[in-house]
Amino acid sequence: MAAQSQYEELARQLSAIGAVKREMGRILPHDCPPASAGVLTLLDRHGEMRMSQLAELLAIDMSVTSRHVAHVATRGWIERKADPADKRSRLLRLTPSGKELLQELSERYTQSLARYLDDWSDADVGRLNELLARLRTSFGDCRTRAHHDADHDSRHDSTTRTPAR
Amino acid sequence: MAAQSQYEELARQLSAIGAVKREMGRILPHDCPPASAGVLTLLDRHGEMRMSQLAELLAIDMSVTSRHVAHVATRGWIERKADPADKRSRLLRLTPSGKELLQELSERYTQSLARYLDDWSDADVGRLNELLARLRTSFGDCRTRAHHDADHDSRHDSTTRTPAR
DNA sequence: TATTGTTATACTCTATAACTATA
DNA sequence: TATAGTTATAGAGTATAACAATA
Repeated sequence: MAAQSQYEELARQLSAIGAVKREMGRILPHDCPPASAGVLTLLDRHGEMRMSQLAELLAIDMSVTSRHVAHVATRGWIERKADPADKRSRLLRLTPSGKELLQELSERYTQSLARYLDDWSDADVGRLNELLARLRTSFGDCRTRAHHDADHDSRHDSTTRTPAR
Repeated sequence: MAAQSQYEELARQLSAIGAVKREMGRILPHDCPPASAGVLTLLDRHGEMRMSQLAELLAIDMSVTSRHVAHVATRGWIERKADPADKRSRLLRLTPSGKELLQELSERYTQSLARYLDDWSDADVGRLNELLARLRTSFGDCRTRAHHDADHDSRHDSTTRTPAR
């Protein structure tokens, strides 16, 4: 357990870190917004997967995921093929063109960060990465829990009232 | 200098940390979006200030700052009075009502974080806070620099061409 | 002429709800 | 009846540009 002032400070830091995210986003190509880069990175790290798995990894709603995926698919960076085991499902996979783009993005990120963080040691960056990963883990299942809470209302369907049409 | 893989990982962590920010935002009252909380927190920490100073601290454009400030002013959480030294300027200050709200926000943040981070030591949270603060500092003057770059065009004004209207 | 702040417009990201198609 | 994914709509956040008032 940490002191209250530490928690307040963390809330402030989290609220302010958006500026860094925005600055990093500015180095991306014009037709590749940050959300697209996130989709490509996850598909590269975890390999072929379904929409629902990707939404889980992105920690955003599947409706939003669907639009991001459509964006990168339109540009030929990923492939969507039907899942033979479940025709409702679509399997997502990076294309060679998508891998090329990722290579380009990696170079841009690295160049930009190397400039901003030139006085950071490898260990410092590593510690920050570890703590951020741990922070995400600590918040990890909050989305899942929220969904279960919202499901309470499904009991309404068991009544005999006329559907709203 | 850190290794390239560390930079790629940091880019990934920053892109994913938004989920934590969103989760924290959900605990706020309905008429107090995260941006409003940010405004109030900074006015509490730094005291009375002008719009332009607040925009600098928020690291967002003054046009955006103006809208956030209007939101909290409408609700009586801050006061805007004319600057006697410069009538273009407006001085911003927390009201007692705003301080009350901040107290409420602090309790909500603390309660929520204490639950999510119950296995974090005080030292862990402190280290994360330090590294995030340092990260923001390392990116610190990027906005300022960008503005100066954009100012190149002001040289046009020294020519004798007819104004665009 | 330059600066402070406001407003109008557009774009990105997200959530909720309604919908289609499969299971 | 439930689940996978899509689309429509709404809301929050930000940036750029045009504008008003003052310096």
